Amino acid sequence: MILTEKSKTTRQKLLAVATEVFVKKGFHAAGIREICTAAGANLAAVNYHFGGKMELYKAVLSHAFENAKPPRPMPTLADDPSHPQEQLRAWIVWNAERMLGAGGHAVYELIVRELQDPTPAFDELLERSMQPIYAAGEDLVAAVLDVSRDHPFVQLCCTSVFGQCLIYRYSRPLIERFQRHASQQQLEMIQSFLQHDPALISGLAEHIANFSLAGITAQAKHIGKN
Amino acid sequence: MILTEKSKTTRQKLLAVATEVFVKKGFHAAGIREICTAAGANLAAVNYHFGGKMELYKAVLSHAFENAKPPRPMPTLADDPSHPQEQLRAWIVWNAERMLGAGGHAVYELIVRELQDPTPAFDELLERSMQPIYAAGEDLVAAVLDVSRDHPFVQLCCTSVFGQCLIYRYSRPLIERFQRHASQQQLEMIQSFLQHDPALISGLAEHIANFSLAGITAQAKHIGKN
DNA sequence: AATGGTATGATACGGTGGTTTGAAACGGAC
DNA sequence: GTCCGTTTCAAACCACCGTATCATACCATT
Repeated sequence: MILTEKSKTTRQKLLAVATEVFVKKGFHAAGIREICTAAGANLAAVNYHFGGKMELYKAVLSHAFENAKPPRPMPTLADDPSHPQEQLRAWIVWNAERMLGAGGHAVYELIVRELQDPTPAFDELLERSMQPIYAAGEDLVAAVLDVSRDHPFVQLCCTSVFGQCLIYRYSRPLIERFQRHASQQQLEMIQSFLQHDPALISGLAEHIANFSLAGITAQAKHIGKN
Repeated sequence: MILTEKSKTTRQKLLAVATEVFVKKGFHAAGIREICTAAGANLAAVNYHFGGKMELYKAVLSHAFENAKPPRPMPTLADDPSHPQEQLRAWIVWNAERMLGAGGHAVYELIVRELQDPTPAFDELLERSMQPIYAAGEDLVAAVLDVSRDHPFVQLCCTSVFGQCLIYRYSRPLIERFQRHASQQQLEMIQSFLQHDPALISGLAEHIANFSLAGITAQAKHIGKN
């Protein structure tokens, strides 16, 4: 299929709108009629340009993944093997900012959707976008605790880190509602977070890093043998 | 509507099956036909006994909430105001075991579903089932950090605790897949967790408590003024 | 201007899912 | 046994969704 200028813009519009809708409602609940009308395109456009709803979805996933390329490279243990703790902190901050940050990081919204209702595209998405990050985290935690990557504590700690990040992506309605009875200061905090305030994102990332580093280093006491 | 014995059992069967299906597939993806056939009831049974799909769902939520009554009471600050740290640990363990535990705690599965696609029943469910627990956690964290409940750190820490718990409820596919490249030992761990091994649940709760207590107490260093 | 691949448009098809209907079966009260 | 409210049943209705169809409009090339 050769793409002229005009077809490109409809395709792109479709892709952009579909990303929004899929993020907001999930794969099943999103309707191609809704997507097409919002994109100012005809109902048949999806089938014409992509071949079907699932193909459109996969295109959205790929596109979102491409746009999620990080502005700065991920810190790894290899960057500075002699200071694992500093590297771990850098990795946590990098990861948290990436997951909580605005703009182009629709991958995480989509992943979070997939977590509940996996589509056939789930495995590849996870493998490409999160597995490498997770593996780097494992290395760093293992280095800090001075145990092998297979040690149960490594998994537990990494999951704890990801859990703290994901809840902000996953449970915004919850956080929002719990803050109802909270102070004005907190409400403003949440509001600006919902608008992707970069400073607040950094603050959250810092908190998660502080919290997690303390949690992880504390595990050392509980490692008897091994 | 007067309920005879027979109607009660069909109603209950419907309720039980519907709980399973709603937990497994979510509100929208669950089908009345599926529920009815699984319950050995006629297609019209749902509308007759409950008045519609949404009403059935609300009944499921209420029923699940009733069944989620904890075996032991929630630890609070009021139980032992002079040892907030021990009480906080007890609360974290209690909360984690409750959220991760098996049997009758379908509320959390349903809440986790609602987090992504809130139905009109969401607010009441959250208010009744989680808000009191969250508030108790805030009190304890505030006491340990010796700040007011309105301090931002309190919110952040509580969210960190809940995040660590919730990820095991909503990201099982993720955890499962990350362990694919893991050791046999870890795989067995995950397997038994997926089967609600009580010992493993306790272990997880212990980890979250250790991790979080260290994370929370470490916040004290970062509290300058206030 | 004519042409042929490309894109868009209106409409219809098959399937599914929730709801409705009206008749039949049940079960206690008299 | 008769009656009446309650419950079950099969079938149909209706709206929606993803897809397919086919005609029309576009547009560069000739």
